[in-house]
Amino acid sequence: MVQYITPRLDASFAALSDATRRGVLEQLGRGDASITELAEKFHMTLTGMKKHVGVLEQAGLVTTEKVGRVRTCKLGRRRLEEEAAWIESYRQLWDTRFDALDEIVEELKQREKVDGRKK
Amino acid sequence: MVQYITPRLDASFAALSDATRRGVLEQLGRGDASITELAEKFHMTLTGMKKHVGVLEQAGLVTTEKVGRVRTCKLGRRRLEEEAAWIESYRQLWDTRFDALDEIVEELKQREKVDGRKK
DNA sequence: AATATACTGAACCATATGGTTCAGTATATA
DNA sequence: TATATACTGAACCATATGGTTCAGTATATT
Repeated sequence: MVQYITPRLDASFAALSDATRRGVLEQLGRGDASITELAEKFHMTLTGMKKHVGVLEQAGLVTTEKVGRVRTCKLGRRRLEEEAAWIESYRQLWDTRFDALDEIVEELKQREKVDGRKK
Repeated sequence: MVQYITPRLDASFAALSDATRRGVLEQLGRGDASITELAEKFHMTLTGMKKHVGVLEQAGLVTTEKVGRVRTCKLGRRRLEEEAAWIESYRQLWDTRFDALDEIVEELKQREKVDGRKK
């Protein structure tokens, strides 16, 4: 069984729970951007955007580098592997669980049919 | 392009950002459970667990039904499809982005080699 | 040298989160 | 009928979140 690093999943799922931050990730996927550029694109103050970038950086999803007076943001090395894996394993659990339930439902339907005939 | 329902992703990613709640989902994958059972398993007050279950329910990941004095919690109908899809599309973006970068790095390496020879 | 740009940090604000306790209500059990 | 069980809701608490403004600092540009 895969071992998940809990605080990491906490941080990355929390980072992904905000639409602005998901938008920033998508944006950075199309090219690096400065804080100013991101702030404008998402109609927010510089300070506000800096905080969002900070959250993404903490989660390892973004890296930044300051050159001159401009801080450039890029996608980080993390590719959401662990997050994808967690969700995938949950989906398998879900499938198993509901396949099992479906069998029971089928059985109940069968029984109902039989009971119907008896009446 | 797939359309994501933003408040839904917000709610489900937020729900997944807590280790206790992820644990509850895994637990319910192995079988239904009452609030009391979950509270005990996760060393928490009934009230505390009820709140977590409420968050999962809001996100559509869990459903509950009260029979007599016991409220039974089950996995909800949502299978994290949208969440998986968002992450998958992000991973594709990431791959494209970094494959492109790798090419540039390769090119720079080549150029360096040539420059080296020239000296 | 003066001005404009890009960010940074502190402080503030309202609301949310993750937990608790305590005082109920409703339902089983003896 | 009395008691135990299972939950519920309100209130409280500390801390986090998502945003702002305002007052800087550092770097470019003119």
